[in-house]
Amino acid sequence: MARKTDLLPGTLDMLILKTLTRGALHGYGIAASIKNLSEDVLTVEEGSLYPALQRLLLQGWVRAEWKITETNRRARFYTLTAAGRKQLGHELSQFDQMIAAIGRVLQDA
Amino acid sequence: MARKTDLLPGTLDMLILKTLTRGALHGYGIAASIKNLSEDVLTVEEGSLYPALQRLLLQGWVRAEWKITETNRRARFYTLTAAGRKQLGHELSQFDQMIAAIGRVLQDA
DNA sequence: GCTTTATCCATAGCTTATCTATGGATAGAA
DNA sequence: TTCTATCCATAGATAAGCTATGGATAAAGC
Repeated sequence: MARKTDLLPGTLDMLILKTLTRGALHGYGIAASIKNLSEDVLTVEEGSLYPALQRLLLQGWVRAEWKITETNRRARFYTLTAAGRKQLGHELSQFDQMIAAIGRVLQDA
Repeated sequence: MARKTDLLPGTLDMLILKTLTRGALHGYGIAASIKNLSEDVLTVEEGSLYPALQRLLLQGWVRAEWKITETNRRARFYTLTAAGRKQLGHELSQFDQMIAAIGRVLQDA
């Protein structure tokens, strides 16, 4: 399909949750953090990010509050909840399991 | 989202192509091979598999011919084409890059 | 001979994740 | 004052994968 994707589908929620373990951040900051840590390999488009944050809010995995940034702007800061931390654990272990399984299929034999 | 997925989305074509590097196989055999090699972690549903094979055929990455199996059944055997082998290379390197990038985001710091 | 199970193909319709394309607003730099 | 970077958000399109079906046959078990 020559899929043109900026992310591995299915990993965005996990990446956001993980990013928030480093402290509360607003949307723009989350995207920037993922982009930087991934060394520009992963790009989170805003049209993916904000719907994802809505999902996470609805699930109760993050909490949001409006604050003022260091750059003097209004922004919604997202914080990981206890449930979110637990969810992250689940997603991480499932991801590891999948990657390991894919690795077994991909290895020569 | 508590996504219920049997695969990491975006990896199915790659898994199929890789499976065919081990020799021609029919659909059922491809699914069985992936399931076995992954130790039952990855399950390819038929509703995912056959549309995927159609995509691969359309792209010219696999070729198909009807044959008789060792168990005496008619089945479509799929073979990797040269273009398919090339495509597999692309997908593998992109996948590796993505996994490495995700790893950087997921690691503690 | 009959039933069951495993093997094999395939499609229609649904769901959902992600992307593209917009639109809007403001702070600070140039 | 113009431009760029920072910030929010949604609508609509695309496409991948799943669920649910439907059909057919070989072989084994009874």
